[in-house]
Amino acid sequence: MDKHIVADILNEIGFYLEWKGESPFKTRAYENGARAVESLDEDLKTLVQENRLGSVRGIGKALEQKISELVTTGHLKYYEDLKAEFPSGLFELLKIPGLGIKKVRTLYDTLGITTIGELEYACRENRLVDLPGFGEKTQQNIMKGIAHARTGADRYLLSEAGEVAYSILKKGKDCPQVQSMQIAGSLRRSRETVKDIDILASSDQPEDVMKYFVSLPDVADVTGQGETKTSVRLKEGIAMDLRVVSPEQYPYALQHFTGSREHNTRLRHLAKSMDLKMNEYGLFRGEDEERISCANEEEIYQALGMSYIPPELREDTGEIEAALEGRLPMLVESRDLQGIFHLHSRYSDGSDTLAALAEGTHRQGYHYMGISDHSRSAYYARGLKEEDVIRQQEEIDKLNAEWEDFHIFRGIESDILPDGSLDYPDGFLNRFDFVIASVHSNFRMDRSSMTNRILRVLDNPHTTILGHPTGRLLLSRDGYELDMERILEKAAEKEIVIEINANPHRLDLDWRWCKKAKEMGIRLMINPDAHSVSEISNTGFGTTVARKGWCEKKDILNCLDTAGMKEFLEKAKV
DNA sequence: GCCGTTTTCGGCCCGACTGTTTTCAGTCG
Repeated sequence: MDKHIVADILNEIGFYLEWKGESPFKTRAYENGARAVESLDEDLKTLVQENRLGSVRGIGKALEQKISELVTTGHLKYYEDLKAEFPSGLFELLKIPGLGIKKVRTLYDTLGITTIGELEYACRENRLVDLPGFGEKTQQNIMKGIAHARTGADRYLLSEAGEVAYSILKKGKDCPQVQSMQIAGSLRRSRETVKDIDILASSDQPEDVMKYFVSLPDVADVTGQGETKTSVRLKEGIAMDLRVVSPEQYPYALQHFTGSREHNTRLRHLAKSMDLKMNEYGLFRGEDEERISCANEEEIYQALGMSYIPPELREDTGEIEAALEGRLPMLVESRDLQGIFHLHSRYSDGSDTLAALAEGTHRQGYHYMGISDHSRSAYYARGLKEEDVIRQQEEIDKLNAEWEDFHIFRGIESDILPDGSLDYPDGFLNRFDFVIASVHSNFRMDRSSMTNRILRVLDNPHTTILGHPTGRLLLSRDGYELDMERILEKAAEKEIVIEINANPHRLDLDWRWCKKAKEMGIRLMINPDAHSVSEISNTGFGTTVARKGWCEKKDILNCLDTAGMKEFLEKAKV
């Protein structure tokens, strides 16, 4: 049973307990437990098997027992008994924005509503307006919420949201009353998908700034407007919050609105233990709340006795402890990358020529690229037959002779066949400087078959890099079933490089696993999987994944210079 | 129900905004 389902069930239990009038702290414990499970960076099943669940913060004895039962048997009697006391559908109602437990309860007690369908019908019949705590506006907002829930678009790719956010930011900087402005929230932390856009501004005239914003042509609907905060839905469908604070509040607010919630909660606890109070307006000491003056985020973290934590790390996965002990990693940066692999040319399904890709890669400041078109079994992508490979390699050699300060490595993205073998005979595979092995077919194998399939390819001496290791497509397709721990162990043993595929739809390896891989001494590689010159810039998304995964320059293979890369590949071939 | 340099009891982060109220409960992040 996957952790998201477990987390959902814990949340649902919290909901029922609250309904039944249990202590709010008890219900919160279930919600905290759900969040803890959701943000696990280890396999839940493994944790259960090794009896280590209880060491996770937020999971105590009672939750450990319940989660274990759920994971090992697929059922939880406590949950099923509880659920049986309530009509089904009730919990789903919470997904409608504006509806919390109290309002759901009113809907049920007065109108007997238990499903979203019934709720919609009741709104149409205008039956919500007279309920206590409800009114005309509430009913309208619920209808809007139902309509938006129907579109199914509740999350957006980092790349999509980022593009929208930057365009808004650019326009916002034209507003004369704005002093500073920045993207905050999950977007600043480079989460792979985001729910909304948070923008923070400082100004002495907040009202003018907000007026300016709501009048932008990008705004479809204003969903909330107060003194310091305005919420809108943009034409693209995504929600955006704008917060405006005074210039001296700005650093604290930036820290606060960057989150994550879990990170901030821990910081506030820590602050409290130091007799400090922390909120979005400042850091205050003692009874009289004397403000501790901080000019930027660095100074806020310093005041809390720790080193500066970059936004990507603020997920409460150990960064606070590391910052307190001064052992945060020096995160890799885009400029550390010396070259990129995994580019597709017109030889297979790319849209640009080898020469154009080389030009484009060089123009973006890289010193080498590794071409890896699809292998022969990839019919859908015009995979290269042996004679195509030979032709392509002749062209690469010619280009390499022309370039002095740029090198093209000769590679292939070989399908991992269902039995775990590579897509060309051994003798032929020697022609390549490197081989990226990727799964492109038969996704639906069971967990153990898929794991064995990949383990086998990692044992193949021709395999250099494991490409997009889980095959996931964010927001549309889950990765295939896989025992990632075993894959990583094998990769560490065989010194196989693991790709961080930077295509914004993939971002695969996931940052949570990157951290693990790094700890196991595995080298990672940030590759754009570019099918055109314009997609080379996707590499930046991969760098943010590496940063979220605590990676330093030394962890990322393509931080090697050209000579270093040549040496590495030669050694890997032996 | 969880947690602990305030450890096995007694706490549990903090504030904005809406829409309904007539001083605030509910929801959200």
